[in-house]
Amino acid sequence: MPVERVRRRIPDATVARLPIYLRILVEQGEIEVESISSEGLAELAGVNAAKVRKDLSYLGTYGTRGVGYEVAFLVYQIRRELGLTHDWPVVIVGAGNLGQALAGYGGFGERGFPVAGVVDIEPSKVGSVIGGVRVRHIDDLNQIVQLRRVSIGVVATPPAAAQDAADRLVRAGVTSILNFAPVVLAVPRGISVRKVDLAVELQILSYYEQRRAGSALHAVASGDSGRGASA
Amino acid sequence: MPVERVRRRIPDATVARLPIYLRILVEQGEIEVESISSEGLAELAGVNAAKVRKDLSYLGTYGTRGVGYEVAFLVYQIRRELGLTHDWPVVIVGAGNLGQALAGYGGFGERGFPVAGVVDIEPSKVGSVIGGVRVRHIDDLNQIVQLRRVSIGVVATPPAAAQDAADRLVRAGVTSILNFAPVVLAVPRGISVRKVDLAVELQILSYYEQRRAGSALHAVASGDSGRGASA
DNA sequence: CCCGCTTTGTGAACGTGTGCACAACTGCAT
DNA sequence: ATGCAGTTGTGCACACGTTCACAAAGCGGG
Repeated sequence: MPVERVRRRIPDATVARLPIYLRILVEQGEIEVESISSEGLAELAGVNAAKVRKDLSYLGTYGTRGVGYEVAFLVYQIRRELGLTHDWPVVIVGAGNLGQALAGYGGFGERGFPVAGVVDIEPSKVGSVIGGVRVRHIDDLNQIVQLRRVSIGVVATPPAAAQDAADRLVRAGVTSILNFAPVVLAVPRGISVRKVDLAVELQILSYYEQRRAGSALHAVASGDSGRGASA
Repeated sequence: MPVERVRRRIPDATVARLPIYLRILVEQGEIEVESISSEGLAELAGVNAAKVRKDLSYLGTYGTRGVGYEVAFLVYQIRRELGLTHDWPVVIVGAGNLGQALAGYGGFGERGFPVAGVVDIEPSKVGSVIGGVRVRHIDDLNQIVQLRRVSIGVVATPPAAAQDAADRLVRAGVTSILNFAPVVLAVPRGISVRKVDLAVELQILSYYEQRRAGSALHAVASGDSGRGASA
């Protein structure tokens, strides 16, 4: 008896959209919506309905023709697929401006990513409490990671310290890193890294902004690689 | 006499990488590197050398065969293409945790995106000074945008207030928005929106993390849609 | 029980992005 | 001059992602 078929690989592009669908479905659930069509979900997510259906079809055949998708059930399935059936404690490296904001931002814990610890290399920062968590020295990283079973680390250090932070995280046993420093991290194979770079985002906006200004003659470049939506 | 040929459209994927190349090239320039090969740049950017060459070829034919690219010249060309020849003042809506961190983070101004203002709807927040900028009331948004010629707005409000913030920004004349709220913004055609959603990033990491744990038998899923690098 | 309406799931066409492989070209040494 | 080593720029093939379009399937009314 096949306990649980090995799940077929879900395309990266779909994986990146599932969290969006999930958030919307949870919101819909909260306002008592019990069922939703691909068209309705697409509208709320700012994407094409066919894309929604194809994305959801990678999870399995969970819709009902002529009716749509049952919100609660779909929430459950997406959660399961994304591995959100349990919490993923995260450890934040760097207690500067950004690190503090991240630790203080309650949204993390609520969404299943409680802050297991914040560490900094600077002794002067150690001991202060932010977001209900005491800042500890980076030498305690291993202990935090192993004791709290942390597998996700957040790099919120200045650029120059980012690679070192990543190295320490990997050595401590972390296997996924969310990097806020404007640096390309080198990590061993098998470690996932995602990067959030504010300056890069602004520069991309700058490109389309400048292009719009440049092309003058009406031809409005709707080109926008991000999640643009229109009203 | 063609003053300046209308630039051919640069693929979105390339636009998203140019800022990375730019940062690396600037860094190389600072340590006196005068020339770099596509291979060298690719190494530092964590991408394929052919991709670097193709990306750069969209800007024009700026390399020298057998030699490589002149760093200073390439920096200039990428800056020009991205519209970074002048500053782009930004206005931040929302003086909460994140808004404060963003305003206080010096990296913005340094990289050509000075904070022209921070606004909040909450009177109690108005008046405080963060990152050298005094928080003003959101009713002053139009004034700030028009006076300082702001075309980029940053939404750093709670989710429930994000759409209203975006509406106000658009009404004030902003044409590009960087959205940190976990909400799909509806904006008129022609307005660029880019989204940064921390929870989404973590959930994507969660997927690959969970998948790794699930597939047990060696088969290490190197699948990682972000900018993963290996050492 | 059957019919018509609705909506899913997916095959197929199309578009975008990636990477290889190599001709074209440069600069240097002889 | 000529040859050689190095590196770019790009044609081509392939992979990935998006969208259309429609058959298959469920639902409700008469």
